[in-house]
Amino acid sequence: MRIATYNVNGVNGRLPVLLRWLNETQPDVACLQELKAPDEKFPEQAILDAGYQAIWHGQKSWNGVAILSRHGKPHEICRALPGDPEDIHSRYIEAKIDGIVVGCLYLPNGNPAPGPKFDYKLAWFKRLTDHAKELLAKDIPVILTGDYNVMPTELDVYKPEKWADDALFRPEVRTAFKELVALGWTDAIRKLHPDEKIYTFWDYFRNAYERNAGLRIDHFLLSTHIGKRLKSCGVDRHVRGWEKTSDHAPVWIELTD
DNA sequence: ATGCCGTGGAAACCACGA
Repeated sequence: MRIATYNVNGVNGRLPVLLRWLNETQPDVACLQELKAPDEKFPEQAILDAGYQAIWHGQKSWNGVAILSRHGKPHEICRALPGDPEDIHSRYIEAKIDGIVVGCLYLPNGNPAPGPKFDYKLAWFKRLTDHAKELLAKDIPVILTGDYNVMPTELDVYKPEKWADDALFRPEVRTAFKELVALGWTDAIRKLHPDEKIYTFWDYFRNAYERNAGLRIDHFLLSTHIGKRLKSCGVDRHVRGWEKTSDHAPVWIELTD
């Protein structure tokens, strides 16, 4: 079973790229972030035609998350991260697929830091950690995947010293990520590739992709049951080189059945 | 050293992204 995550950076603007990638790699489940479209503008028919049933939580212009499945419609559990009814950003959607709880998330960017946006990022992280605790307590198979907007270690940044004060790399968020993982999650990429330089994002500027000036910010966290089933994982790096592509590349894991 | 590019939406610019 192959599960993927992809920050598409505009689901309609990137539709040809998304469909080409789905057709080429045929993931069983695909989690999408940054739809940048309201619910009614989600390209449901094109995705159905590609062989996927989907649930989504959109928003005009910003954010937006979706879960696609080739094996029946994802059974939606919730479409917001618990803990703040005032938070109207569409950044989380969770569903059960094939007995696995899949949480698809788009963690706030947080820049500029410090400031209100950074505070929101830390608050959101806290809610995610609280929710992750509750999921682990249920002792069921869970995958929390998406754009975490965090480089966990220096290995995950092309030039760590340049990013020291950035909201994606500040000590507070690295600590938050470390504490989340320490609850009992497995960072899939780092479990199978502990020492490799692996990136999931390259800026549009300065030929970042060509220079491999990248960041690893899209992650798969696996609960114990799923961690044992992890067969392989990787980044569909070449997708970042396509025309009219997102600044992120898709990340995937392969599980034993 | 830097939103230098790119998206969406509204309005021929702005907010936002990492």
